[in-house]
Amino acid sequence: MDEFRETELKRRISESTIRRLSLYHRALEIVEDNGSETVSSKELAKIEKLTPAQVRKDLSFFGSFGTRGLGYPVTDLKAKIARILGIDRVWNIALVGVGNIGSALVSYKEFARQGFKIVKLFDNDQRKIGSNHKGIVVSDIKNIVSELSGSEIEMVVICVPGSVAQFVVDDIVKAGLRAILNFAPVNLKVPDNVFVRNENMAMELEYLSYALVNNHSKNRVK
Amino acid sequence: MDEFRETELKRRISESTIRRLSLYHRALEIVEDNGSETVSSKELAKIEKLTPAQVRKDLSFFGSFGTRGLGYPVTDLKAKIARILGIDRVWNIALVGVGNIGSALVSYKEFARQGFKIVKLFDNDQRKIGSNHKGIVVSDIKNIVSELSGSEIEMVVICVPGSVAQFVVDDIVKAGLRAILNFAPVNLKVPDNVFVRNENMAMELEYLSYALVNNHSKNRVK
DNA sequence: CCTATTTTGTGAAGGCTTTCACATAGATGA
DNA sequence: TCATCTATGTGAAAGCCTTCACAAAATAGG
Repeated sequence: MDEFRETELKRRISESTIRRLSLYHRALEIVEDNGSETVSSKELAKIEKLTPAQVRKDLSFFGSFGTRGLGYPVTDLKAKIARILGIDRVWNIALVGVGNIGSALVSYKEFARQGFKIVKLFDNDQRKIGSNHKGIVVSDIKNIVSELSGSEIEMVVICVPGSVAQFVVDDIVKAGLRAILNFAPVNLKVPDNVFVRNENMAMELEYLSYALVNNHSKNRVK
Repeated sequence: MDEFRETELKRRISESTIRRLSLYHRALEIVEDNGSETVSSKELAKIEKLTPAQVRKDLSFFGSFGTRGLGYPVTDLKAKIARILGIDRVWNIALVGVGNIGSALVSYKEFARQGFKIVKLFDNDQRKIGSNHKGIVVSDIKNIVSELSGSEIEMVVICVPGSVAQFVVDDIVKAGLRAILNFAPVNLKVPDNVFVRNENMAMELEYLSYALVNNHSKNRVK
């Protein structure tokens, strides 16, 4: 059986823990490039500015991966975290809205490097439909439900204006997809079994604005 | 005096509360467009999928803005939140790294709409230096310290590869700037009085990957 | 083989955030 | 003016997450 999969029986793992797993994975790539075979929770913590206890506690939710007195085996732990996160495979992704941000993401190497493959593009603009971006021909958004239904695509990135984002999402849900990365600045309504992550870049600048104006002295890198 | 500014004397306001203020501000724009003069915590909560108690508690950290039995005055509350966040003014911003993501952000309307104005561009690529993006001529990154020192620019957006991001940040700190929005997938080391926010788009896809693979049934929109 | 050292894994404590629940105060209508 | 209704503001409770602190396990060196 699969010892790392959460089941309904186990305690739900917090969102923060999962986000930190991504950080550990990234830190392990650095350590691996340095040629180390093992790494301690202290070293991992230092790279991502966290605490060693936090690292050990997070990992302990999924099993015992380390050796006392020695640390964690770098390559092995990296593979195990990849497995937990589900990034030990390729995910096929559709992107809707080939504007500024959308077309930048088509060429974004960090996605490709992690196995996130944008394989289909949609837009509603007749001038864009049929055009080619990095080898992908832009499809008419009218056909999105039929083109996504039963396809090999499991995630969608939304880069359309806020005013139409909900309509696009409704179609994605209709097509049976369950994972959405949303760049539109609106709160999307979806059924409980569909996952949405919001990327709100203006919000991050607003936080910086608040920090400067209120003159905080303690730096907080999320 | 300024009743909304946090001081060292008052309890530190949590990061989550500040991020939700951004959401309330956005929700108030919607309500304002609908023509309502007042809005209840219940309505605001519904728009952003939060709880009414959360909305009231967050606002209460900064004062009493509502009227019992009636709700909050829309335009007034929006202005007060803008004041708290420091977005009742224009922020001049420099952007470093005019690649895919960088040049997309130069044209990103959501920034401009919120008063975040990108006024200077830097790159290290000779082919890009001197070129024009939306009326801004790209400067040589070699001159970043002198060009930012004492300028009207107070925030920097970093869109360079992870391998050089730390060098860029060191220069920004040297120039005396204290607010950085970082798109590079590395943890940046900065002094305690400098604020960094990380925008890690691959991490959000990794979270979706985890959610799909582990078959969670409860949707969580951050 | 034994001692000193290192570092994990983890209950328990502490701290922070959210939710609850209700007194309070203003609005509304007769 | 009075009764009823609505929705805020907020202590207290509950819940969640992080940090502490230490036993346990393995290494390293003699």
